[in-house]
Amino acid sequence: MSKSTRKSRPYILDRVTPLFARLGYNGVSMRDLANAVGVTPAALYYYFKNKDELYIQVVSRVFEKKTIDAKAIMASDKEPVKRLEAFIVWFVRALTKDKDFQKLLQWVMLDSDPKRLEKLTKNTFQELFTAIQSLGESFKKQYDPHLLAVSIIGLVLYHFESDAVRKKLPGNLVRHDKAETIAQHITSLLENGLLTH
Amino acid sequence: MSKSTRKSRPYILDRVTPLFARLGYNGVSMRDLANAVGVTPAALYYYFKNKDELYIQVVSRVFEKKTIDAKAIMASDKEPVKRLEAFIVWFVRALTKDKDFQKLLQWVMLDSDPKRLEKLTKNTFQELFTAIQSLGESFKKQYDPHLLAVSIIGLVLYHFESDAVRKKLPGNLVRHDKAETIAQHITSLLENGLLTH
DNA sequence: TATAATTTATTAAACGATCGTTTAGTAAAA
DNA sequence: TTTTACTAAACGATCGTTTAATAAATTATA
Repeated sequence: MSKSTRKSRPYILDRVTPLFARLGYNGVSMRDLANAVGVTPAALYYYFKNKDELYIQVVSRVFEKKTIDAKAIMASDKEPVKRLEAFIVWFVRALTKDKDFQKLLQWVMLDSDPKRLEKLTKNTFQELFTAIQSLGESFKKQYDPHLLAVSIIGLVLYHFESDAVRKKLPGNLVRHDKAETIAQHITSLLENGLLTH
Repeated sequence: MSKSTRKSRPYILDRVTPLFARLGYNGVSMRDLANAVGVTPAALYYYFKNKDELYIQVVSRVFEKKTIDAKAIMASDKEPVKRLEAFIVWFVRALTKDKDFQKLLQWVMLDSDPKRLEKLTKNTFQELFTAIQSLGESFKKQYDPHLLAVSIIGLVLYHFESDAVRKKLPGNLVRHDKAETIAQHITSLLENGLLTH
């Protein structure tokens, strides 16, 4: 094992991300993470203060990268319906392509450490959520913007959160994993509802 | 500590459930669980083969209790719209009243152990999901029943999954935690959509 | 330009704490 | 007297983290 192949901070984060995404904070050890990087546990402490900081940087990094595009979509001057549709397509695609992103989103919402949750929320959700909320205000007044924002996010996200469970359930088909199919379903349901004809 | 206060299996499950719900399988130790019961770790092994079995019984038990009512609603002979509305009200109320139920639902979907996931899915989701799916078929043909079932569940569930995060975000109000408010919002959105007027 | 000094990146080894689980024993109940 | 329901103690493994040493890269000096 030569020492010549120096590891950079982003390199480490790249290697470590899938493990945190699949198994969560408590599901992986510093030794597991070090193994994935090809390095000794002590080396991780040269770059990061502790496991907590490493985890927070992993999540923040993934989310920052992802939400750049989303924020651009939300800031465009198209009409609200088009912006909503573009957002849904982006969100579904992002979740389809990057399973780490999707899983980390899930883990964050279950985080039981208040301090860590505080940091993660501010670093990640804040901006995007606010944008979705104000988009929601463009539609009918009858819908509370906060509840509407949560509904829209949940409607998209749950198709991916339920992934592992859903595959063991009856009625599951290949097309249910295709980004276009999911996006089209959600858009149609959200715009028209169940009872219009 | 007298040995005279015998602990029954359900008593243990009751005491242990909130810990698993809050912290997840990897977040609690057998010692933590034993402490919550008021017993020695070894005593847990008298009742349960290992940590895995204890966890599976906790989850199965909570889900079985909860879904009895739901299955009754789904099996009634009311018209589909009324059945849907009744289901949403039930689901929102169940999640509001029983945080353990809600959290365990979340943990199950992140479970990375294939065998455990297999058991949990069959024990818990199977029946209810099928019922929702066939309810979905009563509505417009344009919606794929599988996707629709996932959408309905996600629409409800995410209002609770996002709870901890949402509370740190702008626009959050007290009424957003009230079961009636949430149920009414979801029902209206699901039935009418965003664009009808 | 060659070499010495310093800084950077890493390892091997160990720290005490805690993990899931087992064993051997025993008080209480049947 | 046998069975049931536990406890106290220990098992080896693994946990997050620290320490001391050192190879490699960089910078300073000659």
